[in-house]
Amino acid sequence: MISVFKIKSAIKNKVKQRKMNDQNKDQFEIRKEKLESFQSKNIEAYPNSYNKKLDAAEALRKEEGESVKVAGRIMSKRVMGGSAFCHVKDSTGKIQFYIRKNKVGPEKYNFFKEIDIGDFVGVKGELFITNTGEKTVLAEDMKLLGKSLRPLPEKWHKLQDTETRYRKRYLDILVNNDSSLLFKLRSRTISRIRSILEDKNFIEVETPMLQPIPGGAVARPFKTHHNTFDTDLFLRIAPELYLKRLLVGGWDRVFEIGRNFRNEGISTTHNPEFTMLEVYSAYTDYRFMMELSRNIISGVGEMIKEAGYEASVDLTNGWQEKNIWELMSKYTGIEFDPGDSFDELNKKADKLDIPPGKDSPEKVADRIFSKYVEPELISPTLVTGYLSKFSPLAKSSPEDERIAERFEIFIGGQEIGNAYSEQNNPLIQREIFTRQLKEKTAEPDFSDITEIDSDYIEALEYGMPPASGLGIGIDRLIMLLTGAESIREVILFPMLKPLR
RNA sequence: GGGCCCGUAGCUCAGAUGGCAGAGCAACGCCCUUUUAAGGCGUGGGUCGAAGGUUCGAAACCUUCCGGGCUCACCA
Repeated sequence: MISVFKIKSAIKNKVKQRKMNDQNKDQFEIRKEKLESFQSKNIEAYPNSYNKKLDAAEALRKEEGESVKVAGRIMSKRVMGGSAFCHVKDSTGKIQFYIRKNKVGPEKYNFFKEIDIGDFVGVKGELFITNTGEKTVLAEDMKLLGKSLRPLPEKWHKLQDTETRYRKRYLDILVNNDSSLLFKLRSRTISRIRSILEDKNFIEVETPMLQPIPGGAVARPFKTHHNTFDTDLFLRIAPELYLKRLLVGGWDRVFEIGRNFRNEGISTTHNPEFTMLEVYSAYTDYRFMMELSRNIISGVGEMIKEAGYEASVDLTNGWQEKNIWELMSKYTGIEFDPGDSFDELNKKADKLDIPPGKDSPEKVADRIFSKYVEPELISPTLVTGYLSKFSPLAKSSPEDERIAERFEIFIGGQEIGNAYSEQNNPLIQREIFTRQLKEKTAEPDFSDITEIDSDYIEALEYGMPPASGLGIGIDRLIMLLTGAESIREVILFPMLKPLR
C-alpha cells in the first residue's frame, strides 16, 4: 500500500521536475546557450584558478591610482551603452568596477556584455574615484572565472522565503548579509570558546559519535548499523561517558565541541542534531564550573561587543545563583520543598493549571519550572537544588543527600547549560544505571537499549579523580547572542523534511 | 500529534463579495561612456503547491494530500 503511493508520487515528481525545468527555461536555457557559445569560441567558462591579488576589502584600502586585481561574483550590472558599472562580491565585501569600450576594446567589451549577474569574474585595473565618490576599479581586463546558470534572488528584497533560505542556505548567505554575518559570528564564538579553554590548559578531544550503548543523557537515540561488524550502533546523545573515561586515563582537563543527535521532536529550540560543548576538570567540584561557565559566557559576550554586536542580555554583569525550590515558590506563590511527595507535587501542579498524571515527579516539577520560572530568568542565573534522584551522573551534596551538586545555567529565559560534580563511585554508578535501565526499557521508545554501559563502569572501577563537568548548548548560546527566534536561524543546514 | 496561518513568474509581492492571472526586479531586443534599487522604449515568461469536488464559470469556496511558519503537546 505504502509502496504504491510512493511510486505514484515518485512519478508525479518526475513530471513536476520536468515542468520545473521548463519554467526555468528562459533564464536557465539562455545562460546555457551562452556557455555553449563561449565554448565554441574557445573561452574557458570554468578555469581552474585565477591569480587573485587582493580581497575586495583590501583593494578598497588601496589608494587612488594603484593597480589592483580582484575577483568575485557579479552582484549587479548597470550598462550604459559603451560603459558599465558592476559590483563584485567576495567573502570580504563588494567592490565596484567600471568597464569602458574605448578602454578594453570592442571585442572584450562585447564579451563583458554577455556576462550575467551571478557569474564569477576576475578584474584588474587602476583604482579611481567616481563622481559619486565610490572607489572603483577601472577595468583593463576581465576574465570569466565561473559561469552561473541560474538567476540570483532579487537584489533589493533579497531572499525572503524562510524555507528556501534554509534549504538553499548558499543563496541566503550570498544575498542576505545579516545571515552571513550571523554565521560568521557563530564561527568566531566557537573559536573564542576554544581559546578560552585552551588558555586554561584544557585540551580538545574527539570521542565516538557511533556508540554501542548511547549514554550520558536521557533521550531517544538514532539507530544505525555497521556492516562489517554486523552490529547495531547509535548516534551519540552525549559525549559525557567517553570524556570521563579520559579523566580515568589521567587527562585532567578535557573538552569537546561537537554534534549530539537526539531522535525527538523538532521545534524552535530543538534540532535533531545540535552542537554541545562539554568540559571536564579533575580535582574540582561544581563550584569550579560555576566560575568557568561565567568565564566562557562573559568572554563570548565581550567578543560580541568588540565585534560591534549587542547581545540581547548583559552576559558580563548581573550573574546570580538561585535555588530551584525558592524560585518555584517565588514565581508560583506556592511553597515548594525538595521533600515534596509525588502526591503533594501533583496537587500543587493542579492548582497551577499544570496537568498532573502518571508522569514522574521530575516531569511535573519541570513543567511547573518551565512555565512559571524559566521565562523569568533573563540575566544569567545559576540554578541549584536539583534532586539527586534525577541527576544520575552527579554526586550528592554532603550536607543534604537528596540534593545533587549540580546547577543549570539560564539566560534570556532559556536553559543554556548544565553542570555537576561527577559521580566517580563505580558501585553507586552501577546501581543507578541498573535502576535506570529497568525504568527505560519499560518505555517502548527505548526498547533498543537492553544493557548498561558496563565498559564505562569498569573504567570507573579503575578509579576516576573527583571532577566536575559542564555542558553548554552552543546553538542556544548563539541564539541568545544574536537574538535569533529559532534554532534554525543559527544552524547552517537545519533539519527539514526531505522533499520527495 | 492538536490548533492557527501561509504556498500566485527565477526573486519580492498584489489579486474584496467566484467572471479573460498582474506589478517591480531579473531575462530578451533597441537607445544610452561616471552608474549605484541607473534611466527610456518595446517583448517574452504561469498546470496560481498537488489531486478531487461544488459551479455555466474556481487562484479564490469545500475535501484530501504535499511542503513551510507560529503555537501547544512530546522532548532537554
